[in-house]
Amino acid sequence: MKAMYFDTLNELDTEVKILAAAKTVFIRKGLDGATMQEIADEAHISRTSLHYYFRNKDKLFEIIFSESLNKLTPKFNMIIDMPVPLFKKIEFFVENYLNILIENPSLPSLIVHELSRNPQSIVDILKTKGIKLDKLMIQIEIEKMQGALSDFSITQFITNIISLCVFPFLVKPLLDDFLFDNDSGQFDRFLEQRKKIISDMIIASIKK
Amino acid sequence: MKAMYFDTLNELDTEVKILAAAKTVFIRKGLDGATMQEIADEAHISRTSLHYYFRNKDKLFEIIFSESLNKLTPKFNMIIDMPVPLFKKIEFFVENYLNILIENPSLPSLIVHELSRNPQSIVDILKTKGIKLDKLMIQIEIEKMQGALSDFSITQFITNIISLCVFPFLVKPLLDDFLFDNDSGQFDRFLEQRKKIISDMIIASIKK
DNA sequence: TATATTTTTGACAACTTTGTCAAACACATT
DNA sequence: AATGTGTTTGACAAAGTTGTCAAAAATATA
Repeated sequence: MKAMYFDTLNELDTEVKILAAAKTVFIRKGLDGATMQEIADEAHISRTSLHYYFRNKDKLFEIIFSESLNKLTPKFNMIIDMPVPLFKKIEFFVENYLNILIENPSLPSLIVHELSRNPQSIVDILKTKGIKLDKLMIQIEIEKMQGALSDFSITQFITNIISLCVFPFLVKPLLDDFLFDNDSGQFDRFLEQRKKIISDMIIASIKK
Repeated sequence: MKAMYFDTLNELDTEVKILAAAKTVFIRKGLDGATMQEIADEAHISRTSLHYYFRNKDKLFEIIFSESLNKLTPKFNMIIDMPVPLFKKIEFFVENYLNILIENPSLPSLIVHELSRNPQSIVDILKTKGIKLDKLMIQIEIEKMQGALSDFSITQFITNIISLCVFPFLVKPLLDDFLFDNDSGQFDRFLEQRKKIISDMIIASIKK
């Protein structure tokens, strides 16, 4: 059994401390750029201790990555499952998706980076999480037949909505510098504005 | 002076061969993941030769990266400088930008990856290339006053157009698997369709 | 206090990667 | 053929990274 510590406010559980440190470093350097030493330093423990908790770098990365994805997919499915018309669902989705991303702003970079390093691993992980795209497609087909929607391409539609939500997080440093004069508050306000802008654009693009 | 070779069709100039190989490897593995050995293998030369042509890995990367960006910025400025109304300019931009990306489909991944590894380097490089965003903003202000445009946010507008063009390239493996049934031709057709879809969406979002 | 269990660490060996050197090689000119 | 220039290579040393081990330290239990 684990030894019991009298945790002070700074002395978090070591595993948690490691996971936080590793996430920071992996986002900063990518899987290849990060070293176990740097992660250990970031967590203020010895590298040997790090190995004691997580056998090796790949394992550690996989855990962090999978854990991060778990924040996304359940919410996706929850929204898809809601019994509301598509337009309403779009508003919900954009609002919620952006909120998740605001809380995990470096998640997109992590995913995109790993995607170019090892596409199949991401595809596999996502498949086990099982996003119910089919269900969404069926709803769209039904509403199309009912006459509220134009005959748009579902593929383009999905790509559009994700693009508009995610992309700003991928290029935040560029936006900060070229559009926001390096004023950190501006990005947040920009995202708040963006919720309505994205919904409006998407809905306009599929309305009959 | 360089020795003259009787180039056969396969025997390209070594420097060119190296740059192509390095680009391939850097895109596959990122700067950190790539090794000089792997690049040398990809170019079918010895690692020592590789060092002879390009002193070290960082230098090599910088050259490739800068060269890649050079494909983008001149065209951006050319389009900004065209004496046509904004709507027309948008169509031109989307068409041209997507064409450049189609020819350099892994450029976005390279940029985004480097952006999270070392944001300032990208910002600096882009600043030396000098994209004339100001000029575009002025045109928009003028057309707004003339009454053809709604009072939209220029920042959101720029983000939208870039997001919609670039994002699909960043997640191509996901699209291929989840939307295109791993049929490689579908992505290309998808992008052709997309040219008009993006223009239409953007224009609709700023029209009065 | 004595004992058992968990956690942490320093030291080590194996391996990879990098960058340099001097020597070998290929080709062109004389 | 001899010389010179540019190119390629094998061998090397230096540095960094990884993962393991046995021993020490910290903590819990008897």
